[in-house]
Amino acid sequence: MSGAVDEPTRTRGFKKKARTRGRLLDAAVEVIAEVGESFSISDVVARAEVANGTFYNYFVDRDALIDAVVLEVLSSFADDKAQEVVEDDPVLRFALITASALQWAAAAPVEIRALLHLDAVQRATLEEGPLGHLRADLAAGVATGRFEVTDEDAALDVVVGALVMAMRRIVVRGRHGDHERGVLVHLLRSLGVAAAEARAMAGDAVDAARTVGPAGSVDGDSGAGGRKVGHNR
Amino acid sequence: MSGAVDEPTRTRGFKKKARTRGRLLDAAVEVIAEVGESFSISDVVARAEVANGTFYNYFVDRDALIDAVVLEVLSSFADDKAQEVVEDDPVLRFALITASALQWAAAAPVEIRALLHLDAVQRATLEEGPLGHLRADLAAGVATGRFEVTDEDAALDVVVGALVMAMRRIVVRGRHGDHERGVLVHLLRSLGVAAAEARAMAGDAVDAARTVGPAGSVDGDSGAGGRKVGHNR
DNA sequence: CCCAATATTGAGATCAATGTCAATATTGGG
DNA sequence: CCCAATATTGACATTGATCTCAATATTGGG
Repeated sequence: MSGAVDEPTRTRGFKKKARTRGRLLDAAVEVIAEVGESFSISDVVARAEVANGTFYNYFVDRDALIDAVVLEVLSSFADDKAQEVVEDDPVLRFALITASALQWAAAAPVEIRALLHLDAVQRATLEEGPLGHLRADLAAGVATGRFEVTDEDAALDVVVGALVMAMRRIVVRGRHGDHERGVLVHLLRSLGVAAAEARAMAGDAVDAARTVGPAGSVDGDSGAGGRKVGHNR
Repeated sequence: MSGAVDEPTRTRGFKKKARTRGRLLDAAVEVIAEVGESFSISDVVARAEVANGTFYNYFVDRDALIDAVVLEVLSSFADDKAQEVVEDDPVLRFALITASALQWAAAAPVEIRALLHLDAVQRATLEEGPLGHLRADLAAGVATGRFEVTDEDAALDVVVGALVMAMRRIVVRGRHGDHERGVLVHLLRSLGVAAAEARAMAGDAVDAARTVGPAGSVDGDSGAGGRKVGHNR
């Protein structure tokens, strides 16, 4: 009733609170990336250097933490990347987003490793989540006749599956030169783009995605609301 | 010293022993398919209707069980399918094996669901295991000029990733009519096969794989040594 | 600086799962 | 049918993880 605007603060120790939550999330991402879904809360609090009980100030239980990790990592991509691709041609959009996703894997391997370990991702959020735009771009490309697709689900399986597998490879072996370009070429061709055009477009998209910068370094942050994955105001 | 031939028997209760091991493996597959990697041994022995201690007559620990499950399920495919595809044209071989893999998912959804939950699969056995033949066929297809591939790893990522994702879809939503054919068309085109040829070959391969029979029913067993996934002498 | 609001701490209660083992039941060769 | 070899049982010791809570430390507005 009384409070004027909706300030980001409200409680007393909100600053420390945010920091601690961030430390827990970061620690969780690292631990999950290392030991997989069978991680223990003890591991996380140890890595975050907080006491056992502190955990429960932030997450009601283990599952809540997992959900938060998934949300945090996925939105770090969705916010930073997919939104800021402003390109009219849906085919080019498709290529750009795909290339961005692959470079995201190279830039944030720990986060990706964590995601790949999490069943929750596979279950829910792959098609609808950050790569959800892909479905729209795919449909748009089909509408303009640039893509040749009969079964949209099948095409999406190929695209998303290939992306996930490629990201896995990028993350476990380090990234191999122009692996991204190779994957992209195959994907474009699977959608009916001619060989020469696919090669050219893949090269362009990978270069363009690289200049946009895959949230590479620690504190880029420009203007908007592009939250880093880490946290940390 | 004395024993003549190497009979399959050796110990007294070998028959019951095999049965019990089979029950445990089957139960494990089902439980893992349902609850994922965080399953408990208690769940498994309960489902298998054996006592707690019996488990440790067959597997030294939880990890040994997981390894056994992966081995059992993967070899049930490798033995039954990939081996018996006797086709000279590598491109057709590729199409046949791919189609078989997709129909395997429709025929053995519980086993596949279990595999998809298991990190061990992702880690080790996808490229080298049952789909390992794919790499050879892919290379052969490139050698004959039928496939057009610059980066073999990239091509494999697309193929294997698409297969995994398609199998997941087949298993979670039921199988959708000719989803297999759609995926296969896209895969062939991603490898440089022309649209018309890809469509024709995909249709043929799916039909052929269907007649070979995806180990569909419970006790088909013809001749060879095609072991069912289940177990059970 | 003071102190109330808030966050952190870590000891421990509770719970569940793993793995062991001596006792018991079953198997099948003679 | 008998009995030694073998498999099964289930109670239990052990371990380790989750979550609680009363006590303590920290924060920042006035």
